[in-house]
Amino acid sequence: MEQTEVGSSSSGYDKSQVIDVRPLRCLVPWFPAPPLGYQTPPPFVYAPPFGPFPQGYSPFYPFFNPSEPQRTSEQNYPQNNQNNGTANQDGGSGFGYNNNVDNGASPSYYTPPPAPRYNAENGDTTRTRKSSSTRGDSVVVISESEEDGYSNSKKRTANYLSSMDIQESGSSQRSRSRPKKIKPNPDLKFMVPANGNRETVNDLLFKFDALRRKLAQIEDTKEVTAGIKRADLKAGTLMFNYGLRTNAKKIVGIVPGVEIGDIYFFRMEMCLVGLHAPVMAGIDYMSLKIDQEDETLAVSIVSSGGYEDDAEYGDVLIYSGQGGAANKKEGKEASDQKLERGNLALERSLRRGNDVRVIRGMKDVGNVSARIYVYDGLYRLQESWTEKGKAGTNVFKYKLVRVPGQPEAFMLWKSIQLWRDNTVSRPGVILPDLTSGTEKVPVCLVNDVDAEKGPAHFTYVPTIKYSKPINSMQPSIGCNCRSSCAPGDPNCSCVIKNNGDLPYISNGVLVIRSPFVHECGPSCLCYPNCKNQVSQNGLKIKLEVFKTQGKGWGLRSWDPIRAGTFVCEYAGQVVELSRVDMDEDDEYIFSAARSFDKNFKWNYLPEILEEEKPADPDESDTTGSSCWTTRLGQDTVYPGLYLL
DNA sequence: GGCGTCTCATAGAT
DNA sequence: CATCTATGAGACGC
Repeated sequence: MEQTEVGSSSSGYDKSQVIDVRPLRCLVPWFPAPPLGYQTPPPFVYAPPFGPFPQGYSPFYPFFNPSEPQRTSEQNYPQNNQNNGTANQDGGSGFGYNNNVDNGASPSYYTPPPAPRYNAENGDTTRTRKSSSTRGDSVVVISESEEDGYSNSKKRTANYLSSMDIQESGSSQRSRSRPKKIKPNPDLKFMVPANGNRETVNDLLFKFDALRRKLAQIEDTKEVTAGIKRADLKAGTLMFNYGLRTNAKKIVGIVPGVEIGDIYFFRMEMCLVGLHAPVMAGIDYMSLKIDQEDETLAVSIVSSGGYEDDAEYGDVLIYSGQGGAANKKEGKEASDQKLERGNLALERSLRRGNDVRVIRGMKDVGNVSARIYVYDGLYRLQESWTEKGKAGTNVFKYKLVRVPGQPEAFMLWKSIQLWRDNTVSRPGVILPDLTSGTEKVPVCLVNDVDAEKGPAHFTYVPTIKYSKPINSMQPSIGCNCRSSCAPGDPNCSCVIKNNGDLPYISNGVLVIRSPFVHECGPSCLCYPNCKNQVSQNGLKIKLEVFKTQGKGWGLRSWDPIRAGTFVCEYAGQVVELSRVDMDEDDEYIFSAARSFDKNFKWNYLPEILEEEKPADPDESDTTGSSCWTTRLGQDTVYPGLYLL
């Protein structure tokens, strides 16, 4: 790389470090909750360009403080009221971690951190919890049979029939010819704490998505075009089979390591971390013994938005029961829903008054056909009824009310939607598009903090500007592909430069970090819609420059940004190090030459796929590009920022 | 405890 | 943008 080394600025903060940039998965604290009564808060991702950062804040942009403080779940809740006197008025046993939580009439809310799921010292595998009620003491026993603190998978050899086995045995049944699965390697063991914590959860989600992208890339390489590719399910299955999961034991209430506001992109992710176990079903429930009786209780629901009442407020949810749907394939017509399974569990939870986790699914507005799921915290059932559905059959309806005192999550996303739709005017907008149309997506300039009208002396440049021409790059020749470049094509020079693969999966997400990403460019003969063109298509996500609270100007985004997403070009005016006036405290000068952090985690679990672990690209190249350098087909090189 | 059957709702393709 | 469909963990029953 010939970019000029600028070095650390005189502010003393070493900006040459690129830290472990992780997917933005949580909207707290990047979306600080609005003060009470403030109707149109600025619900944006908060990412100041440099530290120090306030307690509990950690930006996702690669200019940040390595020692980000770890928030704990407890910090999310006011702990001012432990209200030990009140029992549930419905006579319920007060099941859950809140032995004596009041019935919701009081706005105060307290949830202590969950008790340990096992006792490592004495091997006690059964937890007995006493809870009082108006009817006198009752004992809730949750049977826990984990022998140790780790969840190792039970090997499910039966699931690994070859396609031939299925053909031989499955003629009489409703057989689905499933593709051959990858057999787990019995010698491979991963130790994942059975009771999750923040780090475990984040690590699992990180691994899942890395694996998922790798599997999608492999799937893209296969020549067969038929069939639906579900790399998310495949990645999940693999992780399950290797015991890469946590909180496998169902629990009511808070799931250790999962925080309100956490974002999920796939249902499978919620299974892996124990937030919601069923891959498909919207209601998760558990069976247990209360007072010697078998009881079934709902523990979590996923609200997909399809049935939601339009008039709902953020803390009220009308949820439909499951079952009774028509199924053309199996010739089933719509029928009345039955009070069984999830429906029964919700009914029982209404009686018991236990907390139910709610995950709100919604369309990702900036990304058509994609969905996101936001964990919206704990709700309680308030009432239930049946009504006629569209097909004229009976459908159960459940009204859930959000437990007060929890940080905002779903409502913040709702308010972003209002801003997108322009139904709510925004305060503090200085420029609707500071790029003046240079980018395809407007980049707003806002200040909702004070009266400053914008960062002084700045001109927006969409690309990198060198003070001297650089001619170090070898002239490159474009590929001769006729339509779209195909991975594994030995005749495509662009694919060969990328080690035989396309660096992106079909939705334009980067599969794996690499010092160079070689994209097709103007000298290639392939169509402009070739999948190997992403960063040169410019900004896609919604960004804006905003005034921070006391830390100058920063950048934030409205979008839930998936790992591997191209964010923007790392653009600006290149200044030679010798010409930087060290006495001038210009905090907007950053080093263009960066190194990968040695601890940067990139692990798509090659062992699982029985691959050789790829060589670490930064081992020998400590002065490589900071960000992912994109090389276009025609001698154009520029550094791009990807969220990884 | 083991095995087979059934239930669920997507995520991606068309 | 609507419609189609392959898909897997868990519950449940024997």
